[in-house]
Amino acid sequence: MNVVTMADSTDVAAGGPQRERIIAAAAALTTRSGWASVTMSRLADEVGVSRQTVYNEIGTKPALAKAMVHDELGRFLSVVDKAFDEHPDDLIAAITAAVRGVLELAEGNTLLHAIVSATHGADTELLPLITTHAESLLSTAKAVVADRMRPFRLSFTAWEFDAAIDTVVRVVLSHVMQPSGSPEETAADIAWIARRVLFP
Amino acid sequence: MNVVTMADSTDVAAGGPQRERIIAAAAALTTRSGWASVTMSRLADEVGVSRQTVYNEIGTKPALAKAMVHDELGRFLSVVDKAFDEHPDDLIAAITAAVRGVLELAEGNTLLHAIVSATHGADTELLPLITTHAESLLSTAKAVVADRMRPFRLSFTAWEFDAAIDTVVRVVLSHVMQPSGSPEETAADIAWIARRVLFP
DNA sequence: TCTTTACAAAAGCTATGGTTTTGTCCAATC
DNA sequence: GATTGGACAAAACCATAGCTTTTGTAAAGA
Repeated sequence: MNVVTMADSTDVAAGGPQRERIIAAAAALTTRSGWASVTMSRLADEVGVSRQTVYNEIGTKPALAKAMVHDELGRFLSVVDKAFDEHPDDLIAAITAAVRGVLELAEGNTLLHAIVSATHGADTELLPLITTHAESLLSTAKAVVADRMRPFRLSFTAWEFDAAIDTVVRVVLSHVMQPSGSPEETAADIAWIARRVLFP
Repeated sequence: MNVVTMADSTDVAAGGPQRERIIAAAAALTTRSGWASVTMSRLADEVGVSRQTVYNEIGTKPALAKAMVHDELGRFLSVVDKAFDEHPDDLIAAITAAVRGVLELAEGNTLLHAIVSATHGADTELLPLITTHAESLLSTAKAVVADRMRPFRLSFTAWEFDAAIDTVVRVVLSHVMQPSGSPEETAADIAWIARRVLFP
């Protein structure tokens, strides 16, 4: 069991196996026709389940929004996990791969693009969840990165460790929403910073 | 002449002396009753000027939004300038002071809060300008920081220099929108990172 | 230079009524 | 035990129409 599903299992609304399918359908609907057009009925139809089940599994519509974002975040954190799995004894290589993977995923992520490029009305309701009210997103991501970096037994104080992780997570998130170069370039930039910070 | 007004003077829509007062009034109106309630007439009345002058000085309403954000950014960059002026031969001290000043200004900035906490309709039109479509904001800020760091004659390649500045600007912006600690704490965290990166 | 006035097109508001959606409850069912 | 379908009130949304405001541009005047 990887760290992402572990994070899921600690959620209050862990829910049954339907939950994932519902969230996936919500994401598909959102990318196809916008968040405003996602209704609980349409969602239930899409999944082939009753509307009540959607409410049982997910809850309210704001909760659906959170669940969608959290689920998508899980996909990004899986990439991070994989990168760390593939470089178990080279932290900088792991970070480089993780950042590149995350930014590549962001490039092709249709849900992310639907959220970021929404400009009108209710479609923009998702944007704050990944920008101005992203504390849960940040803390989840930071927890995952911290868990993967801890085994490297860096000689840092707790707050130095936290500061480094907070920074890398925020910078990557910033590039996810607003890339300035190719994933490779940005990953190299961030990896250079990381090397300087972690191995001075 | 400081670097902020220099940046203004290079703008296409530099405009006359009225411009500043109009933008200030727009910011006041926005914080008082929301961006949706800002009309060109109300704005003209507030400043005691004709509506046409507003159009001459500013242009369209999206341009007004950009001008407001850019103007507010200028206030933040003034703080950065001041911090660097006050620590002409201690880069880390300058960075610490700059970050702390920027985050303190953010804490008390009513316009920023109005933008960030807007959730309904037209009031949210300003949010993308500082989150998902902030490329001009980012490049302006990066230019200022680069100009102030250059005199320290760090021995970096051009892209190392750019990467460091890109990172610090993005991280600070992230904390402006979504603080996780006090300005002092965050400034200390970022300054620690900066020291590691700049003086390994 | 700034203001006034004028103008068309677009967007917004008011009010109405009808429809959809939300969120919850519960009995029935597989 | 989970899922369903029906029922329900409250809220949100939609369409229509007419009216008002706002936008953005233009030209003439102080």
